Amino acid sequence: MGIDELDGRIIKLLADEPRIGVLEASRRLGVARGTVQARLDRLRANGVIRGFGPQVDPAALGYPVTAFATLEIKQGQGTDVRAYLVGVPEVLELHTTTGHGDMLCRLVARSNADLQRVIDRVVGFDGIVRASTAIVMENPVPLRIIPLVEQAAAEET
Amino acid sequence: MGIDELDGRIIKLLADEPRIGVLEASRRLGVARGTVQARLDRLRANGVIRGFGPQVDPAALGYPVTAFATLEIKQGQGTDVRAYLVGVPEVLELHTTTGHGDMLCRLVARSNADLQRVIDRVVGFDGIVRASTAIVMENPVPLRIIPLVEQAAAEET
DNA sequence: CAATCGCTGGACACTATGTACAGCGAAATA
DNA sequence: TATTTCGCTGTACATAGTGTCCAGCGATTG
Repeated sequence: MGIDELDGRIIKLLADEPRIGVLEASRRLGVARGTVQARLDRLRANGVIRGFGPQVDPAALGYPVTAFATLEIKQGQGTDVRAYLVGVPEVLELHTTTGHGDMLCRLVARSNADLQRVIDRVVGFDGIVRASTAIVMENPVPLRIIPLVEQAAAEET
Repeated sequence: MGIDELDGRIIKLLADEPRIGVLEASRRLGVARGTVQARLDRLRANGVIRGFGPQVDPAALGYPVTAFATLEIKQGQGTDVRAYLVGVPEVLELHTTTGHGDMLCRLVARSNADLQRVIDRVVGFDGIVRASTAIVMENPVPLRIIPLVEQAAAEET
């Protein structure tokens, strides 16, 4: 378990320049191609690397507004709420958290006005007692993982 | 602006099976290779597809605990707080939200005990007045984009 | 000391990529 | 209606990368 320094460099390199292949990566890192290939296979097998899917920007799709909604759920309605929210495309993410039947979900919308529609659709569901929404104004740190990868790689001495 | 139905199918296919190349994708979709290539170039140029970087699972790196912290910031300290939190690897994401100098950040930690250390490190900074943390217990909907892509593609006449 | 493991460097057949170009049909424009 | 533009098709070719295998070697482990 865990990753070493070379694993970290591989991940960082692929994060910076995803288009380069295994061969080019091995050249940049100064190791044999087989090594990079084996490391990548192992990282994928260990679940460290989930995949290389396209990273899609909701804003470019026409959904520039992001919000986080905290939902309070009626006792015993958790399963229903989950199943309902899975069916709402604007719900990008849903977590259950500590607290009194609370959930936290990430929403996107076409505009602030459209956000009202989305929230109504979310909150309109029966099992949801109350919702409080925080609209995102700025995103100083977009979702990132590299600093954590570097820390994990450094600790692996 | 926006994406059409073929764009949507390309994105979905690449999300499902990122390892296939342009040629194989064109075969699966029943279009010419040049078409897929041109579409992908355009999607990247439009910013719809940000890239194809590796998706790393923090849990597999040894950080299985996720939490969301709402931070209340001292007036005028926003910039300092941002700069500080950028330097904390366990801060995966940071947003400023509507409300009284509020920020929302996503944290990970090695354990619940370790989360205390992370929170202390975050909250220990001077510009932060108060913090309330919600620990994630379940993640019924992991970060996803495909349903939104499909909706955007379908709405495109 | 022997065995194991990961890395190296080379080899092979196969496949994909980048790029170009002519043809064609649909949609926009004159 | 005639013309231009645009995106898709199908093809071609040189270059490069991939998947896979293998022998050798040094370091770590038993």
